[in-house]
Amino acid sequence: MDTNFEILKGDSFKILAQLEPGTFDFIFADPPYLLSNDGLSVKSGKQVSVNKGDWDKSQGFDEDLEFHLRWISQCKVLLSSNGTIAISGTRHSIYKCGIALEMLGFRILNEIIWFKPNGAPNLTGRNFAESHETIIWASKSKKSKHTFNYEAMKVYDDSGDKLKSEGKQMRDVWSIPTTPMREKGHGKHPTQKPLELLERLVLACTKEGDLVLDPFCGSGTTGVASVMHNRKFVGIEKESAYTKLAISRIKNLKKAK
Amino acid sequence: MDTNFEILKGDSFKILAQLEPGTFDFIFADPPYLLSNDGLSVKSGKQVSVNKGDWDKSQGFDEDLEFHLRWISQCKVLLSSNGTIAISGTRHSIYKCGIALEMLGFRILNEIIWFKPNGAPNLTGRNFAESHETIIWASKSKKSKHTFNYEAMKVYDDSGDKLKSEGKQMRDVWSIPTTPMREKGHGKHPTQKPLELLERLVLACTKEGDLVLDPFCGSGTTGVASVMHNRKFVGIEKESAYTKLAISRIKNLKKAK
DNA sequence: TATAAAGGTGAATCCGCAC
DNA sequence: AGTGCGGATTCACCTTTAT
Repeated sequence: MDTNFEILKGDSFKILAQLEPGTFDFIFADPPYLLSNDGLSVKSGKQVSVNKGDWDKSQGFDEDLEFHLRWISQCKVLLSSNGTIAISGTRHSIYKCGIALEMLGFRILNEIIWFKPNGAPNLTGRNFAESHETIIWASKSKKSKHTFNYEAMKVYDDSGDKLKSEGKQMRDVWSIPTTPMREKGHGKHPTQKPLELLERLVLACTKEGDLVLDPFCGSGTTGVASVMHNRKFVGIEKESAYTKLAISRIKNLKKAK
Repeated sequence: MDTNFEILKGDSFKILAQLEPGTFDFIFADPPYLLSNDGLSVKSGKQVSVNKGDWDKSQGFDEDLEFHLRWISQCKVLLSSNGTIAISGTRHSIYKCGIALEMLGFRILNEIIWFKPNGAPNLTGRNFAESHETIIWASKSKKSKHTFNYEAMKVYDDSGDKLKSEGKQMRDVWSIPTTPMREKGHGKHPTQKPLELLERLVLACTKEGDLVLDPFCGSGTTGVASVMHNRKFVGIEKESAYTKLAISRIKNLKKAK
């Protein structure tokens, strides 16, 4: 890498297959939720079938699981021996990702809950207001010695919502507001994560100089957090509107320094 | 039922098979986590195999999924057409339960996070302190009209931890302290849930007079919450120490009234 | 009698050390 | 190299002592 970041435009599966195995220290991924079978076609090179016998067929279940097994297995190849991966999602996708991690031999280190104290209200009144997302953090294998910056995490204080007090251990439930709309300029990604969330993950799970990958990088928040804290970054994104946005966000950051 | 509750001692699979189909309005279950393959043998009557091809085999994965598919499918038969089920667990079990619900055609209504503000500390300093459990709430089918007591839920106030303010919508992240040791007498269940948690679930998901089932009822907290709020209850538990405890907890409650 | 401060206990996992 | 033991770790809660 010439610079300390690279945004690659194109299909995640194809680009993941071209990257250098064993070189990434940390991967953050917010994969598509694959809701409502929206025309996304997945043709896996690997054979993974789930024989559900006479159980009801849930439309698209096999294809979704196959999709997650495929990109996660590619990520496993790219991770260094002590590397870790963090996958974010909601109930629509996260169980399949969790299962895929188990099937692929990862060791789950934590299930982190991102609680959104300013989450959108529920308009139907038929259930509870959805106010969180889940992040599964896992190491490549049971034997690996993963990075965890324990002391760095103690400085965080979620006192705004009293989830913990400063100076104590960091818990696995984080209260972080969603990025307000007014800060989201034209073209920002619909599922953009707050910068603070990614900063926390990067600071917890990586060392300075480490190489970070985001295979579905969107508007590049993972890259911003990584470069901001002197980690190197590779992002993959197929929409050119987002690759441009990601590049400019990270470049502006570098200029500001 | 002569009284408004019944505790059945024995094997959950066998007893579930004997109960009257379509009669339960709400099921709460905290199934075993099946950790470390501790000799629990599961022989499913249904054929469910997961062909993992050349993926790594995670010891016990198939058996665990089969176990959850089996008891959940039995529960589906027992649910009334508009009934719902709530399944609690940690990352060790909850992904398989979520997958099983999807495979069996349930409609997931919410993923509720029980945040434990007083959760046990992490002693290793190698990851974040685990401070939550997950509860998946699902209806029997996409078409069913489930019960949700929207207004009743607005009275709750998590202000002790500022997760919400009284009078607003109830979110899907609940801050409820674990039951302190001093309130757990001899013989109490190791994974006993706080009464407040079960009360909230029962009040949200059932009407007065409804019939509630807990297939792994332990020390009977689900029964206490149900009877306390004029719901009928059936619990299943194989350990006689816990069946006795559950009966006495619910009887004492009735005496007090 | 209440409230406050101080001290002791327990939980699960990883590490190093001895063999 | 594999096994096995003991120590270290953190926080909430319980008990004891002090004001």
